[in-house]
Amino acid sequence: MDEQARIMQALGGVSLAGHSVQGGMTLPPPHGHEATDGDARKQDIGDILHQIMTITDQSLDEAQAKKHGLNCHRMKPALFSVLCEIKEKTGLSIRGAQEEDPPDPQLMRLDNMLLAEGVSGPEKGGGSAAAAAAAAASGGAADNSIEHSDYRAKLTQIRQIYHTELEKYEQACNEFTTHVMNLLREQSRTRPISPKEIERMVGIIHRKFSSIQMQLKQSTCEAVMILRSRFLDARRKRRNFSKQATEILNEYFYSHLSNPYPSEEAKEELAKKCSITVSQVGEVVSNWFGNKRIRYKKNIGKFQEEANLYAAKTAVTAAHAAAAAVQNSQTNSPTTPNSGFQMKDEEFQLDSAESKNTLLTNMFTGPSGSFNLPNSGDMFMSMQSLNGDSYQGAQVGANVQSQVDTLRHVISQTAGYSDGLGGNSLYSPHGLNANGGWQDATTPSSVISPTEGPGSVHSDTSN
DNA sequence: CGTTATGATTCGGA
DNA sequence: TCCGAATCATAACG
Repeated sequence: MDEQARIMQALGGVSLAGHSVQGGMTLPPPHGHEATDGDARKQDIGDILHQIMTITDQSLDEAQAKKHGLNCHRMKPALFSVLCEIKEKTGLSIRGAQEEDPPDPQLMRLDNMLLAEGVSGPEKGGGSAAAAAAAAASGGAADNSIEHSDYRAKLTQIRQIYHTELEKYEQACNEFTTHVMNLLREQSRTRPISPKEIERMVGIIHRKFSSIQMQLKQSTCEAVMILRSRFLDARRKRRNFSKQATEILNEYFYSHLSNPYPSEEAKEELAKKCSITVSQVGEVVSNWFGNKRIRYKKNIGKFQEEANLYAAKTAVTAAHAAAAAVQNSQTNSPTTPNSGFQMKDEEFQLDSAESKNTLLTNMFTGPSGSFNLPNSGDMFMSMQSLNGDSYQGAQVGANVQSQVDTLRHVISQTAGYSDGLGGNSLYSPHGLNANGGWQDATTPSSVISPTEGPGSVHSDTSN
């Protein structure tokens, strides 16, 4: 027993006296009675006591040094890893199963919808630029296109907001995650933090942020739905076509009166000409032709004037084209019924005798063969077999037949020219056969039923 | 405000 | 699936 031990024993002895009036803690009396053992215990306790008693006297530096010592202890990593393991086990058992996140169906729905609406996913058609271009191109000719581009522009706006917000959230999320990870790594030196724990923390952060993102997606979806419903409402509402569009459609209708069923391509062409840019342009054109056909058929008298107008217009166009094509045409048949021919419609009045002659020459005697008419689609004339009396028997194709319709309109309207159908100077409905169907392209035009006409009109406004 | 014109929708048939 | 027919809905008009 060395000197130190003796001192300690002395110290212990003092304390153990129990009745000492000195301050300090009193310890319960030890059970052991053997002298040697009891002495050792007393020594330990005394040591601890000493430390405790003096801890407040230690300087900060000293404490730091001790902490550092502890941190540098060679067993520290092992200890921490064990502690981490324990934490992991207890932590997992506490948190339970709800940790696992299956793909949220709601989120999936939102994602799908955003994708379908073109908000998320690849940029379609150049976004605002395209919308602006569409708006500029339409030039106010068609309300439909304006509405459409308006819709597009608004959708683009929503899309942009959505993307910037999403980006912002993602950035914030990343920043926050790295910050927290750094913090945890820092702390992992002084307290046991397993990589898994960090991972979990990151997961929690991501979940929090994704819930915010979900809110963003939800409100974006709502905005799109509102926009969409408004747009659809607007589309459902009746918007009259522009005058120009109606004119183009009418022109086509009356110049194809014998077969007013535009092909898919023709519909597209017409839609383009009419500046109809909404989706399903074909449907719009089809609607127009459907309505036109039924209404024309129901009340031909009502459309007579219109028919004449467009017929004359088309004929003049055709005649001009024809005149251009056969500038040096000759053959002025004496049988040509051109005396007193006068275009009544001021708009398309032919002001010179020469043009009149040219027109009639081309109409009834014509150059042999056919010529293509520019700007008239599939329209061409092939009327070498025609004359004023016997055109009915001519076996001509649909295009030619339609041209015949057109010309007959002009003739009957403008010159009171009798075409041999009982002296009826008024335009009779062509293209319709006695059964009310449209004349087939391959069948020659038949005599119109006398019961069908302006007198036997049905009203479309029966409702 | 009633009527008309007209684009859209619905429905049955081929 | 397209068409005709009926009907609806609403813009335009007087």
